[in-house]
Amino acid sequence: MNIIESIQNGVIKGIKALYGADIVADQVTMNSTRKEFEGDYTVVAFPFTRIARKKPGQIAEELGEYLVREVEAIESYNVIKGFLNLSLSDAFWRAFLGEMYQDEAYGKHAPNGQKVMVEFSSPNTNKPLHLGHIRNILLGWSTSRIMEAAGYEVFRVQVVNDRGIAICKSMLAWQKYGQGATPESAGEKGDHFVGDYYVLFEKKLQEEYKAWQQTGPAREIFEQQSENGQSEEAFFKAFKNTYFNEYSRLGAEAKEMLLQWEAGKEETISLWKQMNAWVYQGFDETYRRLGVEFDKLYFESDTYLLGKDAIQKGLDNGIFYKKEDGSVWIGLTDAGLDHKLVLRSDGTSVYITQDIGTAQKRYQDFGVDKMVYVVADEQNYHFQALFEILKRLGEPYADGLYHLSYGMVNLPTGKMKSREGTVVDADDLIAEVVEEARANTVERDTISGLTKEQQEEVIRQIAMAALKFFIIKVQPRKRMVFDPKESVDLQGQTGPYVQNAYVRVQSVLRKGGEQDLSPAAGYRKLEPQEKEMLNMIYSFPGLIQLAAQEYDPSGIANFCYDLAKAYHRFYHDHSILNAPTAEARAFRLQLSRAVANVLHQGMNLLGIEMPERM
RNA sequence: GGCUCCGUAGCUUAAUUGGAUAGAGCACCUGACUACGGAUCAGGAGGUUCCAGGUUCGAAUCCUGGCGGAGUCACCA
Repeated sequence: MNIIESIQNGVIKGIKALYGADIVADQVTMNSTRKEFEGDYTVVAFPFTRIARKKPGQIAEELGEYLVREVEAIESYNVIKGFLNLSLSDAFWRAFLGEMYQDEAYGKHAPNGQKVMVEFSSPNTNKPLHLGHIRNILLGWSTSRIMEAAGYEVFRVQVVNDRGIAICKSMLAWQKYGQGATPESAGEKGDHFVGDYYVLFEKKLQEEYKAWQQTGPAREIFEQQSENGQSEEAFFKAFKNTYFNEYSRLGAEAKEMLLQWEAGKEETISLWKQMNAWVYQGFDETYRRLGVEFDKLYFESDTYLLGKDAIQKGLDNGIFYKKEDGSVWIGLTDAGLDHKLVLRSDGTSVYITQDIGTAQKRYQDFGVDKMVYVVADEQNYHFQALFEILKRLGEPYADGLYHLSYGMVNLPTGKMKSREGTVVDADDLIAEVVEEARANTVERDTISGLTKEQQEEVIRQIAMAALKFFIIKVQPRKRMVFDPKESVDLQGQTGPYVQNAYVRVQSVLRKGGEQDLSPAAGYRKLEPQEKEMLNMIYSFPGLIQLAAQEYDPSGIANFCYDLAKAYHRFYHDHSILNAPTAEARAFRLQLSRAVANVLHQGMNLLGIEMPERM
């Protein structure tokens, strides 16, 4: 039993003994004592006033006295305004530290027998990854690590949107203008290479469209269809989709290509395979740089026809209904949603059809209890509908579905817009933070003793820590403003700040770590700062559990920062290797190792590596 | 317009899920040990937690009503 439960139990017994009332653990409000007061844990006495019919201060006094008597680890107490502050004995903290400081699995929970699938990234294959994907990937990765640490067996997957009109545009542009070029011949990463043809297609289409706008038929359409006072520019902007679908030669060719793909025409398929292969090489490279990997990839080209059986089954059960035109719908108004189309009148499927089928397939593949979808918040409604439908279909995993929704990433200048060229490319961004880290490292000249390769590795670790921490520390649901200048900061509330605390410990240990640390058992009178850190470390396992429950890694990031900060302060205020006594020295070495250990674990859950020197 | 989410210092954000004097970082100003790594530490200044009510011993947090922003309401994905 941990100390928090012990205290809660103590309070429950105390209330019974002192006032004869029965309460449950939930009614005991408890938290770590704020650092401006003396104590380790605080029990709030206000809720008991009704039960005890006494003033909170008096209750706190009586309860404090009881707890000191009955709970071994509690040594003393003080009461301030109805808050009962409890101090644990030095012996308790010493024992705790001695037990955990070299336990590298500290904080991890035993397997809970449950399986969870986390889907993240899920890119389109017509262009490279950008900043939005980075947030998605980091959230997905860290959440999956946290769930692992919380005891789940985790499967990481992505759905690759490898088919459709978008990739056909790239294919067509390459076919028409590429002259057989390859990423190798162009000296370019495959995903960028293919993305360039997508952009080229859009450019050619725009040229074609502009020219068309001057022709007689276009003038006529404008005259007839434009609304009163609508400018020519505004009209044609709105008309673009229609133009693409009904008038454009390039549009017709792209659509023709999609039809050929669906018909399985050999030449088209092989071109499609070639272009996608290039893209995957590029993606793999970016994933490698980000340090993430997947257990399985689902390709939309395999799954886009799934789900129709489920629709039929739902029709038979009366969950769905058919309109006269043959389209199939589900009414979700009683769940606060709307009516939703699940099958077109021509019998083809829509996005949600495919998602239903894919969910079922995943369950067949892995038998998971939970599925987490990391997808931006613009799809909130879609997932509400999807989950509701799966529930009505009676899927066994329906209660374990979770949409990890996150806010879109904006720049200080506003939204990212591909048309305006303001999209922050993932590879460019990574290169930028690496450059920044390199410049700083060279200036400090702290690792020039390492080999060139080792130096590069450290620089990469620092850079990625800056970028990842900057993104993960923000709660997922908040939309975030990403200032590239701040993301490469290496000081203050940043990843490198946390790394630095770890590096400091390593430095101390190199100079005096191999000694016998058993004298730590004789250390008396712990410093408040020492207790503060131990208290934080003590809370770490619970924090992992909470982060897993809430699907929110930001708390872990903030915890790591707080712990690093506490250590930096302690390091400044107290000597470790030159501590006043051998006991203090041994204790502080243990504590340093404990802090480093927990920082390493915590950052690792976020996908952030810790260098030994920096 | 309906629904959902967000609104905290100039900027980026936290607050143990209803607890004590709202805590950090950046930027700005001032300092720090002849010592274990200065990517550090300390101090200063900066707040009507969007506004108005309500519930409560206690509200940034919950409820109601506004204001502002974002997203979504396709036989698109």
